[in-house]
Amino acid sequence: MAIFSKTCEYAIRAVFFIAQCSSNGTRVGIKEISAGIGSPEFFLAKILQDLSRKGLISSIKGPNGGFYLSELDARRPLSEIVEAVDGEGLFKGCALGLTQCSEINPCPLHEEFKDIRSKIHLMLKNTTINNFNEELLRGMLSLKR
Amino acid sequence: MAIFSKTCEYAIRAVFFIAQCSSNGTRVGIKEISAGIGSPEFFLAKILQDLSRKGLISSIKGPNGGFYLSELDARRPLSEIVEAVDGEGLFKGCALGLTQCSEINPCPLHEEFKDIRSKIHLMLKNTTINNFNEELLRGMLSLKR
DNA sequence: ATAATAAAAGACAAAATTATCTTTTATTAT
DNA sequence: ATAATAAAAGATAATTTTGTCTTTTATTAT
Repeated sequence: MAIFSKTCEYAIRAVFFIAQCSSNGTRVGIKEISAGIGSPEFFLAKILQDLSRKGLISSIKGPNGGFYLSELDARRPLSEIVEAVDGEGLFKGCALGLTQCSEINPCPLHEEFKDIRSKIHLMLKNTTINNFNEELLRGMLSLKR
Repeated sequence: MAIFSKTCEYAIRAVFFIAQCSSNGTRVGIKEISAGIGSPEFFLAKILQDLSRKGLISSIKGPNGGFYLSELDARRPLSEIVEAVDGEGLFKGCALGLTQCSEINPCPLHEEFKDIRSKIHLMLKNTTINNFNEELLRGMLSLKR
């Protein structure tokens, strides 16, 4: 199994792509985004609609419309995207799926995963959506295939 | 999303449970295992059949039969169970699902996930199936609910 | 006002995961 | 040998995830 759901993979790649386009104030359409990250167009549309409804990205309908990120949106930590799409299961909860797992009633892997989870969470909290803009624009990083 | 698939969660909890029972040479039936870890009986049966076919756990049919772990089985690292069930996606591959992601063609999160992945892998490689037997038998760790 | 554009929303479908039940096969005890 | 036991295997179904297509709504340019 992968770390993120397919939905979340597309979401992250898409917000990186939109951030890139937004850095010069341009809006970008769903066709260009899905082509740019190599995702199914209509599926990604659903995902972005959801992120838009949740206020994590912005969009405008009609000619010259499209998706974009406000200054604030672009500076949000990636963890908010992940949490909005995949929930907090990666950061919290029990690795073995036990609802009652806790400090006082731990599963065998409770201690060992505590560190790992917090590392993942911290990393995603410290990474903003616009973090890679320059490198993406320079073509040093890939979002496709 | 959770770290492991439901299938893998059940698999891990089950092998811990079997290890416990096997520590005194006893075999244990699917009914007792599924009751012991709180999993759907027939679904777990499928999972254990698969692990058995792959040679990771042992079983004997008929009266007094059941599942058990050989000395060798019990000392295997948890990573082998995880890999057998969920594949190596948690340890290798691209976090953003890019097939072409690599050192020379990295996705934005390539560097940041390298460390995390290896940490997860290392932890699961250093944790053996019988690692928690004593604590489980003493009731200090939970596998249920 | 009207036509064109692009996201939003709705409906539907394929595929994968999770779950359940039945039949078969191997083993043991009698 | 026979009956009882328990895993293996097979078949089917529910649910979730992933993916596709169509219709509606909002916005812009003419």
